[in-house]
Amino acid sequence: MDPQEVKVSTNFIQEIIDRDRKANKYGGRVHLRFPPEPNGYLHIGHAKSICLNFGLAAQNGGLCNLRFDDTNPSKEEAEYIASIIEDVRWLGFDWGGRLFYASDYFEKMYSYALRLIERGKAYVCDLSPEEIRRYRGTFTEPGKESPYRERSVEENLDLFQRMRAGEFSDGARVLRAKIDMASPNLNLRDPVLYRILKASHPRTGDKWCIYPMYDYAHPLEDYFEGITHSLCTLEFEDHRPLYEWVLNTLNLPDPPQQIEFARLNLTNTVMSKRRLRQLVEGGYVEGWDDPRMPTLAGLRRRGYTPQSIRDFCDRIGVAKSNSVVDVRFLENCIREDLNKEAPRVMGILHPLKLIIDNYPEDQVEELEGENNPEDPAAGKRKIPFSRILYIEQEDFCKAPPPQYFRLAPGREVRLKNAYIIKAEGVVKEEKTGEIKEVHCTYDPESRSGKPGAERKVKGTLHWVSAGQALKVEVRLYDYLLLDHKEKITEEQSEEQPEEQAETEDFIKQLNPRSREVLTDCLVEPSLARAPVGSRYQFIRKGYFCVDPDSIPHKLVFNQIVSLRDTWSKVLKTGS
RNA sequence: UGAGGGAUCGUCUAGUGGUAGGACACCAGACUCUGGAUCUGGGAGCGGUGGUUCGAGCCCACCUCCCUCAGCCA
Repeated sequence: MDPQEVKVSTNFIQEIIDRDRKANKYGGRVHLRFPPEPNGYLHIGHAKSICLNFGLAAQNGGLCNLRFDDTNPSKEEAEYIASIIEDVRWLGFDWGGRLFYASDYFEKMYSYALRLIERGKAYVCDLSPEEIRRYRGTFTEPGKESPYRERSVEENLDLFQRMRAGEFSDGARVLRAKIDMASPNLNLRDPVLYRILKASHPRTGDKWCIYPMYDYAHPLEDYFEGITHSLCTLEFEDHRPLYEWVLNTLNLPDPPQQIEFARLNLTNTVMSKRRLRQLVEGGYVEGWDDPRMPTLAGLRRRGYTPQSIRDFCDRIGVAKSNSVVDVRFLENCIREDLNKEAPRVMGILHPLKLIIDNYPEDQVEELEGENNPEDPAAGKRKIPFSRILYIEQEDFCKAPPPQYFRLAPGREVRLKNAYIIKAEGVVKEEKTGEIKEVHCTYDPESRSGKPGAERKVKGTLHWVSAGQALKVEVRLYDYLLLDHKEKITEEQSEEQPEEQAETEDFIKQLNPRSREVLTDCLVEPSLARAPVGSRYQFIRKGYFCVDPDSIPHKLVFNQIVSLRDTWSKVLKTGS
């Protein structure tokens, strides 16, 4: 058995499911759903919900539907539907043909609304939006009943049918639940159930001009699909009484139950649709699939694997307390995955010419390198070696600091999979004093794999052969935000409108160096036909993924994540 | 200050009256032809005050702090 399949996560929702199954509630069925609104791109926060819902279904022998909550045509667009479907599938989940749309239930929802009216539990209200707000009262004062609250069933039926027929303009009337204007829970102060919206719906076109509100539609959607456990985020906690009111008032058997959990927050990034949109529309990133974005499209392009994201969602757990997960946790997940899977190659980000003075001028040797030391089955590959190589600029230092194991004048170092070399001298740019090339000698007896080549040297460098290397572009990424949620509360002066202050603060915190494009990088020739989306470890540097911007003779790599870098820590603590 | 939630290492999360555990991060060491990986070790936590109990992170009381809600958004 695959040990990964055996892993079962425990959390408070699983406990509820356990109790329900034991009590044979819902006849022992477990049926969940992931209900996105098609009004934007999915991000890693959605991934948490997707993994939770599909994961719980799977580990309880249940089902999970994919359902588009398309009850608001003024905000939703068909193009999002395709991207959401793609993203959920990419993450690795299967809804087994149970792809549904709230809009498919409009007719049924309408007839249930009629039933509510007949039972005296809903009425048509002619108050304007502004008036409704005023009548609602405040946290501390009860609301006032609408003057239209006591209309007869007949009149309500007639008016509601005419609302549907399009006789009234947007906002002229709404259908409201008749609950309790004095309820301490504002959601129960006669909430709006239907509004008039003369907008064309992506799926139903102009068939409808009244659309159900979330609070009315959602419990019914769940009920229609036989959902047992309806998971949503914390901010809907106050809505649960209304969710239950709809189901109970309609007297529906085996009503699904709503369970709330804390949404995902990640350090060093933003997650709200509003801010994500600001990034895109403000030109701070290249688009929704910019590799810096926490969208699934962005993470995919960046090179994150679906399994690493699933693993992450699994390991962060689920609870009811608000939390902010350190983005390094996510990075750990992708490193762990790629360490096992990614083939190793050599690539130079900042080239420095290295000339081996005692190596034959026109000779090119074929050396061999392991594709993945973590996986011997990955085999080996040929790597050309010659007199002129490139190494990383930071791997040579004229006046090395303490603890520096790399190349320095008079010092020896191993070239990975090749020879031990010794630095003999440098050639400098006359004017700037910048080091143009390093000259060295090699020890012919030290070739990797050769008997007697086991001589130890402190450092090992990666390199490419000048004549065979491929010139590529590499895009390095850093966090979108420098810090997370500092100041947001502290710096708001009372004068400043809250919204504006927060926006400015968030833009102020943007990392000006979140992206660095290197156009003169060199990689070993084995990468010549690397397909878009393929991932590699550039030895000693990090994991990289071939970007779709690549063209035949110019590969473009995205840095997925760097390798853990102990040396940079040594440097930092030293200075 | 109405209602509904929440508080356990730096972070996330277990613990459901009986030795507070794991993961990430961090620190130290071993190993290494990747300063990667791996291995070993370490520091680090129950918001507060009382109470019940032989025994409390868990039960009770009071307090503190944090989050959500006044859309015809979801």
